[in-house]
Amino acid sequence: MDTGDVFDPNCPTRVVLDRIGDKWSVLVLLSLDDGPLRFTELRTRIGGVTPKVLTQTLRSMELDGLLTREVFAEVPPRVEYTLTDLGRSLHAPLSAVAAWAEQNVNKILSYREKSA
Amino acid sequence: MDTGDVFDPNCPTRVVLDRIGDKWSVLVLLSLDDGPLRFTELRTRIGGVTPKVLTQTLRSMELDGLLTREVFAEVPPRVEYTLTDLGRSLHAPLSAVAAWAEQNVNKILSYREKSA
DNA sequence: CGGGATCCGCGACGATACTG
DNA sequence: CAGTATCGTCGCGGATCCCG
Repeated sequence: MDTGDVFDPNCPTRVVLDRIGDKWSVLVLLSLDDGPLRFTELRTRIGGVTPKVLTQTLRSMELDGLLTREVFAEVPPRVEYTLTDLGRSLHAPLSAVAAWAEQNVNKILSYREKSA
Repeated sequence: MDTGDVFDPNCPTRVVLDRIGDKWSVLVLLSLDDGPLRFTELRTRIGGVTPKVLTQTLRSMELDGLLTREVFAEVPPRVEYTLTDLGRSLHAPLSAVAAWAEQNVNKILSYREKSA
């Protein structure tokens, strides 16, 4: 057995939850599933993210092997971000969560208001 | 259609991602899927969480209608936490992510070490 | 047993300005 | 276009102690 156990605090499985906990990683991954995107395209598609934070997110995802960064030596410069196989394999579980979110957010909000 | 859009920064769908981003919510939800648990049982099952943070997590999940808190007027006191239907419905997508995490964490870690 | 109260560090995140 | 640099804050989460 070479899998992790999310309930073991010493198990690095937690790092995955940390990634998902990352505010923007999920949105980046969902965005890139349709195909490679450039930096600004990502910025536009994902509302409310600053360049610095988007860069940080992309860099760490690159280090984790979830996506690749390809620079084209052109003028003006062009950089494309592409999901790896690993990144793509994460899309299915994440989109399930996203779908749940879109369907159930109203319930959650109504619960919150009830207790207000 | 009355669903949200995760890519809209003004859409409250983001609150769901924030919940999932919460370090402990996911683990609490996965733990409770087997049935109700008491406070200390949760603490034990989820390693590394302090009482304060666990309380905070449980309270906010209660406000969101994901679980219920039931106090038994006994000595010693007993408090049970139970998932609501809404909470249970979130289990399926989350366990998919957890399964992915357990299977792929090694790949991620090896990627990280390569770039070290 | 199941918390509440308090203090606090630290890192994520943001705003703004600038550059190859 | 695709970032980097700098600065600031903000609140999550941890540590510790205490209580009904």
